[in-house]
Amino acid sequence: MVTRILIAEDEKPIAELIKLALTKEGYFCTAAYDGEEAADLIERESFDLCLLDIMLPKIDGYELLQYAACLDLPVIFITAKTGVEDRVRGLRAGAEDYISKPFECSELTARVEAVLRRRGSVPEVIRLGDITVDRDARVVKKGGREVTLTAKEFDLLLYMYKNKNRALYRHQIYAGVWGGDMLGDSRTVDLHIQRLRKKLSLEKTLLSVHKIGYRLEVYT
Amino acid sequence: MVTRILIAEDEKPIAELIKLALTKEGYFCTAAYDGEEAADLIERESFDLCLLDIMLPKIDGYELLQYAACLDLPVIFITAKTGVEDRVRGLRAGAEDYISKPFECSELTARVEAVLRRRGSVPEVIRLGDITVDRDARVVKKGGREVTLTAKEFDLLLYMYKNKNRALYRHQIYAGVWGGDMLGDSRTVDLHIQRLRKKLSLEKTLLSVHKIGYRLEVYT
DNA sequence: CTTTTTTGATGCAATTATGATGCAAACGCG
DNA sequence: CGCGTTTGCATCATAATTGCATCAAAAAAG
Repeated sequence: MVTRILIAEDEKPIAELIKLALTKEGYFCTAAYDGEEAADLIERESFDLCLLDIMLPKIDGYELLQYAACLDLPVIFITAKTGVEDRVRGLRAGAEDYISKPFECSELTARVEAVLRRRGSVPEVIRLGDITVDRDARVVKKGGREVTLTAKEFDLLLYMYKNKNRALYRHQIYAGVWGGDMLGDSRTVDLHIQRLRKKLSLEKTLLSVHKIGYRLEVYT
Repeated sequence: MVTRILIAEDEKPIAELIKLALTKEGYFCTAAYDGEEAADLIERESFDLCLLDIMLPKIDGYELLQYAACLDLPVIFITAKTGVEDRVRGLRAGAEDYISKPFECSELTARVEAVLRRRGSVPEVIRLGDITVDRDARVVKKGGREVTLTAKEFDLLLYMYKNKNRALYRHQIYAGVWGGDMLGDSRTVDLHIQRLRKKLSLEKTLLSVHKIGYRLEVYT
């Protein structure tokens, strides 16, 4: 599966810039230059996320947002407006997030990832240095050669990836991977982390955060 | 530091459900099963957000809301009532948002995040001169190079930042970071402050206030 | 100016957290 | 059922943290 993103932005250079940045991250992007075009695309294709400029010709962002909401399509607003009012209005209306121009590409991708993470959708094939993780096939390769992970190890890796660059508490990891509450001071999470580290040589990437838990560090 | 959420809900199963969902998202939750308990907790602990059932035993949601408002604690109302009247009354009274039972966990977490974001109590990265603090990753950098802080040091820094430009009493800091009361004239806070100062060269920023405690001075 | 109180600095020891490893129970599969 | 695999527990080894004790320096009080 691929993650498809619709970019509705009337200023072509900005749209191009966004498209470039997100394509680089492995997303499939389509640009629409006015509201009508955007609505049309939303209807015809199935996107995973939508970046909407609030002020669009023909149909404005708020209207499109309502439309997107019906399809359970998450929306991030892009706008020049920085006022708190607009921000609140956007979020109240149901936008998942909000980013104002001008913005850093890193901020944009971070927000996109955050929204997709919240939504539970991550790219199908994940790359992590010389490691490749195919979610569907549940196959992990390191340097081209397959490494067999157990079910729990795989789930754990995926969970850590979904929450990369975040220090996660043990109980959080446990809840996310095993489900339910972790009782007492079980070392289960630690153990599985260790096994993952060993199998994939992640000593420098899957870091322990003392007294907290672990963090998968991915440089972007 | 952690984001703490108080859940005031008399129906235990619902409270548990909410707690589970939010814990999974990385929040630290405390549940109160009646209004009195909730008021007590609000007073003693410092929460970042409060989920209040409108109909609670002993003290009702509206009253608690007023109390929370004094402490600048944002509130999301939870209720079975779906009438427009209640909704309006809740928002009038100053609730940040409103969610009616039954609800999807995803909706709940989305609203929680939206409120925290709106509040600005969740800037992902804090800047302090040449120091960067990434809350999520629990990583602190000074001049681009990472400085490893211990859990307590990190929490302390965040607490001081949250209360920047305010002289804080030792017992206050202790309560905020360690939780619970500081007994006697422990030098624990002093020690940790010193270590923070040293690690981040905060001699001119993290000032001691004689006979009181400490203050983080941030020029903006 | 001296005394007292408060804060800063430092070494150290107790506690606690994490890593490593062996092993046994539970599980899955033919 | 029987086998290999997976999973999590118990244990020991190592590392990090935290708070205390002590002494030095600074600030306030008398």
